[in-house]
Amino acid sequence: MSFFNDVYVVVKDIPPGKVATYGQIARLLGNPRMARQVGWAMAACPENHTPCHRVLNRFGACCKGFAFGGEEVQRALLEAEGIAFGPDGCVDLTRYGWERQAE
DNA sequence: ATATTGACGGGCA
DNA sequence: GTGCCCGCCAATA
Repeated sequence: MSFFNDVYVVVKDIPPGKVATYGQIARLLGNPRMARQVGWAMAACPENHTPCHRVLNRFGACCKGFAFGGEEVQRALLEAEGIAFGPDGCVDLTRYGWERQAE
């Protein structure tokens, strides 16, 4: 559970109003392909301190039904953060894409 | 105990 | 440019 824990740290480091992708987090961890495990980390999602709703796939969208409460809930939370959804249900990663501030 | 899958992404043909 | 295969670690069967 080592990198797993690291995933939580990175996810928790995501500032409000920003979104991060699995690949982005994976890259931060040092392995670009561990995106799957990032998703698994979210699956184990200690929702009390892990904003999994800010973690999306590279398309800027989440898998419907796999979220903590539903896509509608996730969408509502992201909109509450100030994030706008596109007509295709994707977040503008170009604008809301979280940049790693700590290297 | 071992094998496969699993919220994905990247690299190579 | 597009398509297919491989990889990472943990959990579940």
